[in-house]
Formats: sequence, structure tokens, C-alpha cells
Amino acid sequence: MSLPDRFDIAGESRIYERWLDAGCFHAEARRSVRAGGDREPFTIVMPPPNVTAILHLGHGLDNIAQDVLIRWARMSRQETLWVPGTDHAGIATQNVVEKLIAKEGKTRFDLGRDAFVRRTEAFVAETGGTILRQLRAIGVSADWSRTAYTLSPALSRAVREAFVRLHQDGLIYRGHRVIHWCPRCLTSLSDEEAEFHDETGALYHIAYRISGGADRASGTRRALTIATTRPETMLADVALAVNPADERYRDLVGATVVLPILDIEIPIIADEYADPAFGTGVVKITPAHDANDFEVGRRHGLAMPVVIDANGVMAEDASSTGRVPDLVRGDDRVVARRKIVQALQDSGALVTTESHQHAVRHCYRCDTVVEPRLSDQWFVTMAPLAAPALAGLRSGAIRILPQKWEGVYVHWLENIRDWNISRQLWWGHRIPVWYCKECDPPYDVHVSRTDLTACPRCDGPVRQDEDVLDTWFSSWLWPLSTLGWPDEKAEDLRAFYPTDVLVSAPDILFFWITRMIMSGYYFAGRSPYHTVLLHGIARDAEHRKMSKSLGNGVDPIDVVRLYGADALRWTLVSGMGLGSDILLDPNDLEKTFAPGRNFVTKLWNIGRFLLDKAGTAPVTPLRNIDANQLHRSDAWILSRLDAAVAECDDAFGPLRPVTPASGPDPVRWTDAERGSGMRLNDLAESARRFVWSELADWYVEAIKGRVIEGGADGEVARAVLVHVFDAALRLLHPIVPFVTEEIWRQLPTHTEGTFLASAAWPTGDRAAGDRAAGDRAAGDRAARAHEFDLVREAVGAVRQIRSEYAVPPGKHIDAVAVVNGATRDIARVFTEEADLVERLSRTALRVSDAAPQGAAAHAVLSGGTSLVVPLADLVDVDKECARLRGELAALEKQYVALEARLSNEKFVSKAPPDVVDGERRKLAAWSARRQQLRDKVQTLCVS
RNA sequence: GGGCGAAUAGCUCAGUUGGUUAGAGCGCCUGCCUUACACGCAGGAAGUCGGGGGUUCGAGUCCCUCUUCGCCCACCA
Repeated sequence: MSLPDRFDIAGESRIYERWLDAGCFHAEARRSVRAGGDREPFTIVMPPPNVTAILHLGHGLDNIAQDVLIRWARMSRQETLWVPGTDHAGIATQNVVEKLIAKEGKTRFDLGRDAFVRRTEAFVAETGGTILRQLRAIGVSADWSRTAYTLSPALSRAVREAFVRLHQDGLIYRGHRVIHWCPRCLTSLSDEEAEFHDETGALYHIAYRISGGADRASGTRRALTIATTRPETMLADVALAVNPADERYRDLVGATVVLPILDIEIPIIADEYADPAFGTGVVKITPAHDANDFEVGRRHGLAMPVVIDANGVMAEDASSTGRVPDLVRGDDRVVARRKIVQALQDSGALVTTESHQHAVRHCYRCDTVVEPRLSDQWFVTMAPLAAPALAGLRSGAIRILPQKWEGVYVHWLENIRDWNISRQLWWGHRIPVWYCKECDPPYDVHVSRTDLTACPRCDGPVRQDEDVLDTWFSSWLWPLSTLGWPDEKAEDLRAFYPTDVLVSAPDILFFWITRMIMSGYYFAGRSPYHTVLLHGIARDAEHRKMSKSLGNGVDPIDVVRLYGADALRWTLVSGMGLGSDILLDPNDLEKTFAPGRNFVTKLWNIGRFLLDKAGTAPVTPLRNIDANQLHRSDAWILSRLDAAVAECDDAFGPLRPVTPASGPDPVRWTDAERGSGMRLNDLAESARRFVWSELADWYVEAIKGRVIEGGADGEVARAVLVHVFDAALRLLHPIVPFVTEEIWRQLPTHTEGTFLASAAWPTGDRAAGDRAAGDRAAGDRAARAHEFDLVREAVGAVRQIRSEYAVPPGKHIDAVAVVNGATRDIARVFTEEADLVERLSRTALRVSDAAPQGAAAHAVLSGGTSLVVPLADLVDVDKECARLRGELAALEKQYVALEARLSNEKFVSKAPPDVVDGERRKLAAWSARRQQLRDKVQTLCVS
């Protein structure tokens, strides 16, 4: 059997199907040590994409990072579970469906709640889950049998349980206050959902005429000037506030001013909230339309008239009769602002307008400027939940990579604010609260795990709260609910909770990641994971964030079609530096993804060489090869493999913390472990370098002759090649699973029905052959491996010289290794490896104790041997002399500096002995080289 | 406004507790269709380690300062 010329990317889906058929991605709870099995569990819960989402590069990045970890864990013989699923995505999905019915000229209110929810369910049933299918195309190895959905009955049960428990524990309450309101989505938002954007607006200075009590004022002041960015809210002003310590206005406290336009009198009050240093030191108080003013209003028992309605339109209600003039009634707040400013200007009340830079909150789903709105909402008291989450990070039970985010996490938790969890939407989990109309007092609140049809107390009719819960109130339970909580005996919960790693972009650190930690501690007593891995985001060549609106995105499915999933994965993983964003050029997919495709092809071609030239006959296991039969190149590649495995292990770091700890989490990260591992780009680079620069460039080239010739020695080379390549495929499988699986199944060592996806991760152990032969052989092998480095060095030096003197590739020339008594071992290496050197460099190498006469190029090899290539008629003497003189001058300069350093007593006495020794050896080598160069210049250039 | 991080080759980044002549990938230049691979092979050029000051025998690495970017948070109306 042999491989086709190219790896067929169209065959990736067939490989995926084979994995599915074999159940490679399925986890068994009973195999977990926590459930009586014999394997450590390793679990990741996938950040659930919105159920209506289409795969974009952000998902790709996130899931590929997880897949690399999951495949590594699986190969490391962990009972590996990756839980996939989707999020019902309250606002987002509702918005999508609203847009859909808007095309039919309808609003959700035309349909009514039940019909709208049914319509949304139908839409989700029809289009939902597309993204999960797309994830398969990029090789995501999740356990699809456990696919979860936040709005499923099972997860809804968890949501209700969480709400009821928190309520029973007094951590959920109904609050009347000013919250963030999106006038487009018609719902309240949490602090996190109202995002700040810096904007340049205007700061309007408005004069309020002093009307009452002014005669007590000492000055001649007639008016107070305030500054505001939102003049339209002045219609709801109920006071002006000054700081009680502010001398300028002390005598005005208690006086009244006239509110412009409306001509109503409002008091001047004293409150700490007014900052004497800002503006004029006077601030207008609008309790219903500003969160701070609300607090001031509450402190002073002020009225709270509302002049802007839910749609962001100027309107009166019972609280604000007479406060919205015809001028602006029915106008959008933006229009109203213009009109109010004009009216103020006309009446002379507008003192001045200045440009003002400030941060304005926007709805995170639709980007509308949010409106502070007075309303009743359900809140979660967060401080008690935050405490264990903080302690978990501080004790080392949790780590966040990159670690700079740990400070951000701590800061947020230390300043945590209560969480508004009610949303005035129809798509989501209905709040499990029922109000009784008949009870005394009326509207008594009943919170229940089951739907209520009658009041539990008076058996009267009840009405369920109209609102739904924040989407994140279901997703913050994800690691628990997907594993079966609240059933504490659930098999999966016992076997796989706590999970291990949470992978995400940093933008949902507070929305989701931190809240999951809080719910994990609260409901299960343990952090849901020990590692949070935050990767960067995808940006284009100009470093702009990829986004739909900019149209600068890369469609992962396009990339899969054009270059294959492995090429996509390779590019993303190798660009995934810890803490850095990943840059991709959407206008040049070839440039961006060719390196991945090229690497896949390189792997494929090594496979082709192996199968074409080494054949598919059963191969001798490496452990049956006598260590004495190993050539220097064999020993070398085996030691390079060991190094590569060690590097890859370092790149991943430890699977989990194991150091015992006190507190709720039994183990913790040590300081040394805490920042280690999760360097997936290092993994890619280490594996690539091994395969390409060492295995392909040197080992395969070195053994070609032996393998093609066959025989006993050919079989030794073949055994080593198969062993090393097999291990390399294992190291690379987490990154490029498709091509490695396809090659691996054709290796002579492959057993029908086995998969690389569930094969063992290579151990950093010395190769099996050495263990059998003992430490002595291992030592010999290390020495022989080192000798191959001399061969590589000689080949490199000769190539360099040939290139420098433009010796035609086909022309065979000679080289002489000049050795003396001290370098006899090296002489033996060159004598024995002369054929190899000649094949790799097209240059015959012989050993001599004297340099040949005449023009020649020199190279100094480690060990002190000098390599001399007679140039005969190849050299341009003038050019060579110029080069030699340049080299000599550079060397002299460095030599003098080093000599001075070594004659510095402080250096010799204070620097570590090995450093000093190293410098001395270097000086000796330079000395020899200098002499050599001087001799060369003498013989060649003095004419 | 508060806090955090970054600045090293044209680009993207490594550089462990200060210690050989600062590295890699991509790009660039030169030569090669050498019996797996031109999606390849071999060789090469290229950096005052953001500026300034300090500590030290020795600083890309430690300290101070300035500049420029980035991120998180925040009720200065």
C-alpha cells in the first residue's frame, strides 16, 4: 500500500465519521476514579454558542484550543469528557425572531406571548444547532451524546432550583431602583450588559433662576448654573444639589430655583454627592433618570417623576403630570434634546455649550444607548457569592492564564454589585415567582420549584411574574447543569464535577466565567474548574477586530473547503500565543493558511517516503533492536525525539494541580505550576521543528541509503524511522488530527480498528530499546547521538563554503578534517561517517593531521577540529582576502574585549566558575582561530 | 479618573533566577526540478533590544523616569 500524492482534504469528513462510529469521543462515567473506575477524569464544558449562531472564527479559535487540550488529555489516558451544547441566548435570539416577523410587518405584540414563544421555538428547532454540525467540520471531538441546551427541561430544572435556593437563602430580592434599560429591546440589562463606549458629546450649562429665599443670600446672585449632558431629563428635575461643605452655596441651601421651560419651583438641597470641584459645583437631581440622582432622591425623600417612557419617548405618567410640554411630547429622547436645547437658548437659560468626552453605556446586543430607568427588578445579592470565588483564586485552587487577568478578576469581585437578573423579554426561563391577588397583604410573593396554579396559602388565583431570567442566569450553572445537577447523585456530576479547564475569550470573564465560579462554590462547594484559559481574539492584518460590520472576517468553513481543517487548526494554534491576539489576513487566505497546508503536505510526504521506500511489511519493534546496531543518526533522532516529547509536555504543562490544600478545594496550584503550560503555540513550534528540521531534514536524508538498500541494517533504520514518525504523529495529533490519523492507520505498526485519536501520548521516557539494554547503553547512545551533531556540523560547514564560493551543486570537491592527537575520537567519527557526509554535502571528507597547502576555506568545528576545503581553481583571491581580513578584524575586536574581561579581577572573582571557564575556553578557541586567519592572510594575500 | 500589561529583525513573537557572539517563524535575497516533498532543498542578509538616567565586574533581563500603544474598571453631572 502506498499513499496518494496529496492528502485529500475532502476525506476529512470520512475520518471524522470513523471516529464517531468507533465512539472515540464518548466518555464513560463509571471509568472515572470518582465513580469507582481507574482513570482520572478530564473535563471541559464548551462555552455554549448561541443556538442560532453560525460558526465564525471566534468559535473556531475557542473550540480548536479546547480540542487540542481534549485530544491531549484523551491520549494521556484520562477519562476525557467534552460537553457540547448551545445557549438559548435570550435577547439575541428574540431579536433575530423579531426581525424575522418584522418582515411580515408584525411585532411580537401582534403575535402575543404564547405565539411568539412558539414561533421562536420553531425557529430554533429548524435552524438551531447548525453551529454544532459546523464544529464537526473543524474536528471538534466533543461527546455529542451529551449535547446540552440551556432551555431544555433538564437545564430549566437547574435554573429553577438555583433561583429557589438563592431566594430561600435570602440572596434574591425584588428591588425598586434605577437600572439600565434598552429602549429598543425593551428590557432591563445588567451592569455588564450595558457597555461603555467613549463618545464626544456636549456639556450644556443651564441657568436656574433663584426664586425663593434668595434675599437671604449675601450676594447679588440671581441664578445657579448647572452642567448636564442630558438636558432633556431636566423636565424631571426635582432639586439642585450642592455639597454641604461648599462655602459658595451654603447660604442657598433651602432656597428654591425655577426650573426653566416648566417654570416650576424646586429646592436647593445639600448632599455629599455634589462635587465642588466639578463644573460649577451644582448638580441637578433627576431621580427617575439617573442612578446616582435616584440615591440622592431617596436620601432626601424627593418625588421621582418619570418623563421618558419605555420606548425612550418623552411622555407623562401619573408621577409627572404637567412636566412634559407639548413641545416635546411624543418625541424620541434624541429629538427632545435638540428641542429643549433650542428652547433654553431662546429663553436665554442656556449659558454655554462645551464639547465633552464621556463614556456612554450601550446595549451589548443592539448597541442602542441605554436609558437609566426606574423600575422593579429581581436582583441577586452577590457579595456572599463572591467571597469564596476570591478565596479560591487566592488559595491557588483556581488560576487564570494569562495571569494578568487574575488582577482584573480580583478587582471585579472586590467591588461586586448586585446582579439584575430579570429581563422584560419573552424568550427565556420565566421567573418562578407567583403573585397572589387575594392574600392579605396583596401580591404576596410565592417562589416555587413547580408551576403554581393556586396560592399555596389562600388557594386563590395566582399570576406568574411576566419577566424572564437573564440568559446568563442559566449559563452560570452550565458546568453543574450539563452534568446532571441538581440531582446530586447524578452519575456524570459525581464522575466529572469539578471539571478541569475553561477556555474562552476574555470578553465574557464577568458575564460568565466568574459567575460560574461563584455558582460552583455556592451550589456544589467546589470551583467548577482549576484553570481558566483566556485566548486572544481574531484580528485582521491591520489589527482590527474581525467583525460582521467591518466585513473583515474569515469564514472557517471557507478555509476548511480551500485548505482543510488541519490547515485552519495549524494556523490558529501556532498563532495562539498566550496573551496575544491572532492576526489573520482576510484578503489573503493563501498567505494566511498556506503554512498550515504546507506542513500537512510535509507530514504526508514523510509518510509517502516511509511507505514507498521502507515498505509496509511488519517492522521490528524498536525494543527488539540491539542498541549496538544503532547508527549515530539513529541514536541522534531518538534523543531528539525525547527532547521533543519533553518540550511538548512542557508546552502543555500539568494536567491538573495535585498539591493538597485546605479550604473547599482539596488541591491547589503551586506558585511554580501556576503560570506554566497552556502554550499551545509552543507545542506547535516544538513539534514542527522536530518533524521538519530534524526528522525530515536530517534523519530521513541520513538513512535513505540504508533503507533503500534494505537488509539487517536497513531494518534497523526502518524500525527507528517508524518508531520516531509514529511518535511524531502522536505529538501532532491534537493540532492536526485528520492528516495524522490518516497516515497513522497505514503505518506498518497499525492494528486494524485502533485510532490515533485514542492512542497513547508518547512518554518522555528513553526509548524502549535502551531500557532493555540498561543505562550503559543509554550512555553510549547519548555519546553517539552527540557524535552525529559533529557530522551535521561538518555537513553544514561544507555547504556553507560551497554556497559562498558558488560551487555548482553537481561538482564534487574534497574537504579535509585536520585533527591532532587530542581529537582522535573526532577523527574516527569522520572516517566512519565519510560516506554520509559525502552524500549530504557532495563533498568527499578525509582526515589528515596537516592542512593542505594552497588556497582553502576554513571552518572551525566544535571539539577544535578545523575543516579545510581546498579551493584550487574555485576561488577569487581578492574576494577571499577581503573576506578573511573582515573576519579577522571582527574577531580581533571581540578577542580584545573578551581578554579584557578575563583580566578583570572582579569578573574572575565574582562570576560563577563555570561562566569564567566557559569564557576561557572561548578565548582559547578564538586564539586558535585568530592564528589560523592570520596564517591564511599571510599565505594567500601577501603577494 | 483608577488599575494592569506591552514596546526585541520589514511583520508576528521567544528570550527562564542578570552571565558565551540576542533567537524562531513568516517575508526578503542567492543558488538548486539532488531518487518523499518546488506546498520543496541548500545558503544568506537584516536588530543602538522605545528614549534617558541608575545599580552591577557584567543589563534585552533589576530600579527610576519619559514617550507610545493596548486592556480592564469607573456615578464627576
